[in-house]
Amino acid sequence: MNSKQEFIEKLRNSSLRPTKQRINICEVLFNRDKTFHFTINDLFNLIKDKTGEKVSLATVYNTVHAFHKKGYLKEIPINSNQTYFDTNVTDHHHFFDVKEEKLIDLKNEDVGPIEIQKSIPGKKIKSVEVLVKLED
Amino acid sequence: MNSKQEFIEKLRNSSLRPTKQRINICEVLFNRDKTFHFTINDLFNLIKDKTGEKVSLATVYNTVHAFHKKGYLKEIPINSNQTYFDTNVTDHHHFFDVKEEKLIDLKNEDVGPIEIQKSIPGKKIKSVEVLVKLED
DNA sequence: AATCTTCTTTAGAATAATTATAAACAACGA
DNA sequence: TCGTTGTTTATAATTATTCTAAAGAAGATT
Repeated sequence: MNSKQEFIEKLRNSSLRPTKQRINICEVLFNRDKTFHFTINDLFNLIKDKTGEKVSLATVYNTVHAFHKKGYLKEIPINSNQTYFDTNVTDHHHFFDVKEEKLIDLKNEDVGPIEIQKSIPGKKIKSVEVLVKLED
Repeated sequence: MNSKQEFIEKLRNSSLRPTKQRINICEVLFNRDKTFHFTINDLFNLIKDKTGEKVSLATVYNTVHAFHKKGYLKEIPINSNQTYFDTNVTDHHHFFDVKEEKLIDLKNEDVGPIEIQKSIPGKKIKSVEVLVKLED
C-alpha cells in the first residue's frame, strides 16, 4: 500500500506538481500489490470508478506520458489499436492472450537469457523484449 | 525475381481474384531480393511510384490484410502510430531503431534459442517474438 | 460472345486513438 | 497576498484504420 506522500514524491521526481488529479491517477496506478497492465482508456474509466472523481482524458494522457518518460511506467510493444502500459518497470517479458486481449507478465527467469549476436555500428541496445502470443 | 504468374498463384491461394490492382501490389511487395519492412502508407506511396498506377488506399488495406491472414506477410509488434509488416514470414526477430523508426531483421541464429518456462492452462504458444530497441 | 452472378475497387464517410489549443484555474515562491 | 509558472479542461484537430454502397471487372454458364 502506497501512501499519498509517496505519490507526491513520485510526482516531484517527475517534475510534476502534485495536483488532485495526478494523485488520483497515482492512486489507481500504484496503489496495488500486483503489476497492472492497462490502456489509457482502462485507466480513464478506473479513475472515475475508484476515486469517484473525473479526470479529463487529456490529463490522463499527459500524466501517463510523463511517468513513462521518467521510467515509472513501461510501454509494451504490441500491435493493438490501443497502447498498453505496465506498472512493472523491471526488465521482463509478456504473454499476450490474443483472444482475450490480455497481458500476463513473464518473470525474467521464465525466459532464458537472450543473447543478441549481432550489432549495428553506432547503435547500442536500449531494451530487449519478448512477446509470446497465446492462442487456445 | 518473381513473375506475374507467381503473383497470380499467390493471390489464388489467398482466395483473391488476380486483379490489376492486386498484381501491382504484389509487384511492390514481392518483387525484391531483400526482406521488405513497411507500413500501409509506405506501400501505398510506393505503388504509385513504381507502377505508375494508383491503387486506392482501401484496396491496399484489404489486400495486405488478406495476405497477412494467409501468412504471406508478417505483422511486427511495435508500438508505433502505424502498423508495420514484413515480407519475411520465416521465424525471426527484429531490431527497431527508435530514432530512425526503422526495422532491421535479426536472423534466428543471431538470437539464441528462447525457452519459455511458464505455461498458461488451456493456452498454447502461437509465436515468440523478440524486439530489440536500438538507441545512439 | 452474351449473360448472370459474385467479387472487387473506389471515393468518401465513419470511427477511434491520440495530440494540440487556448482559456480558466491551481500551485509555488517571494 | 501577489505574480509567475505550470496544470486542467473541453473541444477541436489530426491520423490510422474501417465501413459503405455504387460502379466496375472477373468467372462461370450457356
